[in-house]
Amino acid sequence: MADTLTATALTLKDIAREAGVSLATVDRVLHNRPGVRPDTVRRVKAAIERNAFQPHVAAAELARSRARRFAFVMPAGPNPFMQQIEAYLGEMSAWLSARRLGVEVVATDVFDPSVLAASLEALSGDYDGVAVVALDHPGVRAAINDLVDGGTRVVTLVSDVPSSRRHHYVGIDNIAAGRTAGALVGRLVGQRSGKVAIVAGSQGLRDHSERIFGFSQVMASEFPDLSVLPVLEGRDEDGRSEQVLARLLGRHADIVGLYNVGAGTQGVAEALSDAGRGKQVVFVGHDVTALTRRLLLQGVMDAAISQNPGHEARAAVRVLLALARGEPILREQEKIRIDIVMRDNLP
Amino acid sequence: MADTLTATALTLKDIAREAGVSLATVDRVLHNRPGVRPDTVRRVKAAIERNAFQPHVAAAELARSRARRFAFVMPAGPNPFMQQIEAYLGEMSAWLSARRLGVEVVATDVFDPSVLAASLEALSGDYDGVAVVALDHPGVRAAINDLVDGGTRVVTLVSDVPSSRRHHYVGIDNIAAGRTAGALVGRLVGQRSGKVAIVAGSQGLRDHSERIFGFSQVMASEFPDLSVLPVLEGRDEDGRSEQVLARLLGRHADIVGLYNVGAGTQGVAEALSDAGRGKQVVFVGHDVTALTRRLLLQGVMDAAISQNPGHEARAAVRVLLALARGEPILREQEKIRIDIVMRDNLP
DNA sequence: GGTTTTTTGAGGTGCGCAACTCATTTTGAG
DNA sequence: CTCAAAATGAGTTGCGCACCTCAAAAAACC
Repeated sequence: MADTLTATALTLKDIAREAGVSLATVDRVLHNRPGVRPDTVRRVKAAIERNAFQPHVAAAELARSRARRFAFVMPAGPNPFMQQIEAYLGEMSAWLSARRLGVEVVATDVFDPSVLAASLEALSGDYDGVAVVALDHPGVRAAINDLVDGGTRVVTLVSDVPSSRRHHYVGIDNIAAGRTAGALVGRLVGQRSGKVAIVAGSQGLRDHSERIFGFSQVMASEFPDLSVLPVLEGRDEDGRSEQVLARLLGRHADIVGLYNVGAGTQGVAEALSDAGRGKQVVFVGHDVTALTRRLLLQGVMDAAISQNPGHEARAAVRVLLALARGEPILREQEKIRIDIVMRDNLP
Repeated sequence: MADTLTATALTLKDIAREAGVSLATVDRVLHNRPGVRPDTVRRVKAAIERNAFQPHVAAAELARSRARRFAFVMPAGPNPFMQQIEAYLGEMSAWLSARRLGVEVVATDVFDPSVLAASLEALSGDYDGVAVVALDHPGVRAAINDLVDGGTRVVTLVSDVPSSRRHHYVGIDNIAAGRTAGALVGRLVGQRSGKVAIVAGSQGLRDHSERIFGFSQVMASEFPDLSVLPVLEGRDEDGRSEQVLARLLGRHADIVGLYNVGAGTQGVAEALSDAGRGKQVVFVGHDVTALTRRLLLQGVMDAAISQNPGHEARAAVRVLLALARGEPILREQEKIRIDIVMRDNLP
């Protein structure tokens, strides 16, 4: 009837008795302090295992005294998605201070590898953990590895550097996101055949190129009636995006689908509206912002692929905290999902 | 450049000095203990406000000594979705025991109001918090209110009792879920016109009837070319669902869409396949299970509306804990989203 | 005024652990 | 066997708070 999910509450003293050693030795083992014979280490660890002992986090946290400090290295400039992440960090402030956690946001130019690498190096030693929106570049990779070697916990945020030794990546699988966008465009276009346009910031950005890859993959394999036009580059700017798309719409009357890979959504929407084809073209883009929300409600956009910025902010903090405490990470909880947002499930 | 998000770490002693009172009085105010003049209460609270003071949760937790106990009242029987929730609670066991939290699952017949009410009453006093998959019925409402009056924190899980005084509801907006399903069916059907079938467990279940309501709303207002057939009741059982749907498919050759509101998915899928119409009919259902995952990959199902069971399990625990501690709830974090799951964004 | 009642102060104890010191025992090398 | 090095024991302190007691002061009452 009633099924209990937790172990009984032992303490370190119990473990010491079980292992036949003193508290001091258990403490040495628990914190990897030197001066314990391998055999003794084994005995202590066995006692811990045997009893499924979990140190009381509250007691551990209290005894540490020192507050933990985390740094969030984020792009400077008016990127709405990044601003949302910062806003959600701000909403956590009561939660953070009740746990004596200090979170600082460091703005930098994440698109210049050397600047980003320098910003990371500058953090060395001052923080228990660092979350970084990282550019995948050898210099950045080296900076991340240096931090890790110095004992700092590092998670990459939104954009990953898989080749580094970062402890964790908090963000979505961008290939799958592109595939999802492709499936949506294809399915929503329906029986019609025609052309599909892609507007990206730049194909040099890892996340953008991965999304395009996934998108194209699905289009080729599952929607043979739709042909994908060459990728337009709008540099995530409204003006340029509008301009290049307007030109394309003028040249092709049979465009039935549009995938906007990055930002510049305002410009894309205007080009569509100005051409009077807002309702005929299936338009799928990314992220839920004030703008995309409006476009979805108006029916100009048909779906938005979204990664929940609040979730990303909180997951990054929780992962850094778990790493610092030596706690296991709840992978399922920290995994960022690819949300499909349409008018009726707008959050 | 670097923006700090946390306040400095004051202690209760600092607050006492600021307010010109003793530690004992601050403690009395903080815990609503009697014997403090209203004016003094005001002075203490002002000092707390002024300094944005947050008690150190770790210290508070440690000093309490007593472990907190939560009960999860869940339906007995082989409901896969509920089993997933229980499984995710199990995955949290290390997290829970590191915080000295006891979570117990109480299985009961949630479909019989008097049995459910009795199960709830039986918990009175033994738990700090209760999460319950609740039937919306006067007897259940009274039982919930009794628990609340007795000082137990109560959250409703998956299925709400809005008229009760429960502290929180962890689950989705089922009307919006139905609307989302409707929009998906309508959009995925595309240009075709025809009939749309609905299979539900029972229209007596609040969540099912709300989903049907939302679904019908969208169909009527946005897809006039599609006509909705009367709701079939399959009692969430495979056999019966298959039977009633097979009959309907036989009578109507022009069914282009199908919405399965509850469980019984296996039966629904078989009826479709047996009629040889698995690929022609747009099929939208609920929840990501081993079965729906396979059906999505096979292309039999086109989309699943999902509420993340892991998220629900963790959110319920976190909300109960926050309520018990008197911490604020991170509403954004605990809100359960309506996930649209298609083949390419399967979690 | 005196008396009762209410309010406040002062202090102690312990929660479980981290982090340390210093003495003592054990071990291994020569 | 001797002596230094390594390993271990025993103990202390303090983190910030909850929870308690008892005495003293202040306010309210007759």
